[in-house]
Amino acid sequence: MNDIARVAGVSLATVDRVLNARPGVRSVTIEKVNKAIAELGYVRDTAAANLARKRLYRLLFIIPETANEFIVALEAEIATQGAQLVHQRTTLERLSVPPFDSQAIVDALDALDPETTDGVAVIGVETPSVRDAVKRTRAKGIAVVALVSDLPSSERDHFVGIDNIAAGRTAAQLMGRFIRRPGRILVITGSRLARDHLERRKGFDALMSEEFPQLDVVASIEGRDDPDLIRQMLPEIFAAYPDLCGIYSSAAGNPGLIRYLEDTGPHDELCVVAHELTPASRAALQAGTFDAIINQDTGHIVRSATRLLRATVDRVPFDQTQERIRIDIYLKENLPHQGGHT
Amino acid sequence: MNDIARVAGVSLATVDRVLNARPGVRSVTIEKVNKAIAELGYVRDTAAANLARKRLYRLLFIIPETANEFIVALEAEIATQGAQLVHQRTTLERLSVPPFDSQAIVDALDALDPETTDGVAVIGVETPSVRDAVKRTRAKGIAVVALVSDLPSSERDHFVGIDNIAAGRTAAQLMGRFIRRPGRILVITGSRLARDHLERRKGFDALMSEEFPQLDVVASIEGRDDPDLIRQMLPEIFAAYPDLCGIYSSAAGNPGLIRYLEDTGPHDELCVVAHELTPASRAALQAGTFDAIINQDTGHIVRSATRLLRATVDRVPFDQTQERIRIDIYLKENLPHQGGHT
DNA sequence: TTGAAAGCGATACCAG
DNA sequence: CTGGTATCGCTTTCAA
Repeated sequence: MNDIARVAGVSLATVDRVLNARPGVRSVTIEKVNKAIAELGYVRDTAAANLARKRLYRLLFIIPETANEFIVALEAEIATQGAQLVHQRTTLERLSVPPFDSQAIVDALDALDPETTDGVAVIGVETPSVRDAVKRTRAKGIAVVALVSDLPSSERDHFVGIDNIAAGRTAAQLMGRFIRRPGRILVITGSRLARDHLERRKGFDALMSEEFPQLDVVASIEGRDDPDLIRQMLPEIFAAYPDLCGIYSSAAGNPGLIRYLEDTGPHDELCVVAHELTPASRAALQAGTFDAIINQDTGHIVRSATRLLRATVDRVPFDQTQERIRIDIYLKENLPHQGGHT
Repeated sequence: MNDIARVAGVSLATVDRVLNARPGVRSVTIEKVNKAIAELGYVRDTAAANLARKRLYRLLFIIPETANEFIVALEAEIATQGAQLVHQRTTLERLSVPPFDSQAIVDALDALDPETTDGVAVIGVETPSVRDAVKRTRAKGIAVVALVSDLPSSERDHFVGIDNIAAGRTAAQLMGRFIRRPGRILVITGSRLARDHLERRKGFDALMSEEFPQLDVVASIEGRDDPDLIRQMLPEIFAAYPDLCGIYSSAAGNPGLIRYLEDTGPHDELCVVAHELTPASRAALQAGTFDAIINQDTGHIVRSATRLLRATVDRVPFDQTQERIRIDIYLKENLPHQGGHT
């Protein structure tokens, strides 16, 4: 910047003004400075800028208050990454709201003050009121990303999560190829309100009927992500469909399914594909109770949300390929080792 | 730091000495400073430190000079990430050496000057001479990570890549479950010198014989990562084993395999699992020529190598879970969309 | 509309 | 052994 000032024959302050597009500079001056910048191949030092500006990124994660393992893992990530991120001038806060309650989300969003929070990541249900609250939040100057379940109609800045239709199709393809006889398949979903659950179901059904007509998807059960509820519902289902050859657990509540299967098993002829790698589902995969797990990496989700929120606040570009959350497929062979730090 | 100096009743310079464990401070003074640090809950600002120090991270990637798609993708990542990383005071250089040539790697390593390079990532063959060169490089004060193929005996600082035994097992499990009849399986490997190729083969064979005794792995062919060579060898193999029901392409050179299969296909009864997601293998997966792809993400590899090299240079801890390269499984349903920037 | 100068949090060199 | 001070690259008053 010093060089630019010298070459352009102006002061540092003026260089700063044109660099940051601040008002009050004659266009001739702007030209001079820009020419110097081009000549010198200048690259701005963000770290120094942030230092001088004492910039902080105060980010908030709004998360449904449930005990399900995926949410617990996500919260753990927020906590551990938050601890690391102090070195990068960013703080991660977490706010729990009642699950599947759009009014709670709306209230949380509306209570946000742009003076104290720069960006928010929200796991939301897609209702008109949530949509409008997201719009209001962005209008206040707070960056918003949708987490896990998209809110496209709300014009959120970004979506951080997987393509759930593709995830459903992936589960179906895997199950279709693993199962070696005709038969019936059960789908366990979570809530009708959650867009991610609906999309998985949709993708699963579509691929099954396209490619595996010999497999018949029977009516799904709505487990509300509740292990106990799921555990209770299953005996009836198995009684009604004794020839069940596959189960697609598309939402949370896996421990209930696992308990049932292990209580009544082994079920050698049953192919089970579930979502989300957690301690319980990992153990089930290793034990052979589950055949495959479809996962979205919680560490990646939190890091990605953080990077996108900061990029949005700073109005700088980001690396799309890095931010794309993968649809991970885990068999017991490619399970990552469980791991710690340093 | 100012606060610490004040509270401890010493100067900034002394605080700096204690913080950086520099010599020449009385232990009583050190104690005073440490007490102040503890009291104040001080967290060091790396950005400011780097600014003052004008620290640059000059990193070098030593890559075999081949046209195979995986290496090409890796080089592209190095180039694009290198361009981004100027903002983080780090430069990425690339040096190509003849493939499978340990002397070339040794020479490249020995030519390194700690004055001009801080860290190096190397894709190497594991020979005694390479091992010793890596040790010398580290002794010179240059951080070393092994890329893609591990060099454990060299005491490299880190390995960035997948567990190749597990990758081979994963391929075997997938293939074993996809194939619905007894038959023979062909494995295409790369070079006997490359540890990663050997390990994949080993894992694949082990799981096949453990879990799928009805599938018979016939002698593998060594394709040397060369598409044309592979294309030439295949007719003979198919003539010798007309009942082939699976092919595991465990190294590079997929385009040769794809050409053969598409020239002679369709092969509906043939299950093909290959390594590395590249434009060619992606197309083959989408066309149904390949059934699954095992991948290690090149973007992740380069980012991880960069982070680990910097962490090593700075002697700071890193996040193990973030640096673990996953064994990705791709079916055509969970293929990531091809993507660009911003 | 422009410039001068004081920091941001840390390092490094030179004295004492 | 310890302190003073210039400096890194950029932002931000305050004046002119």
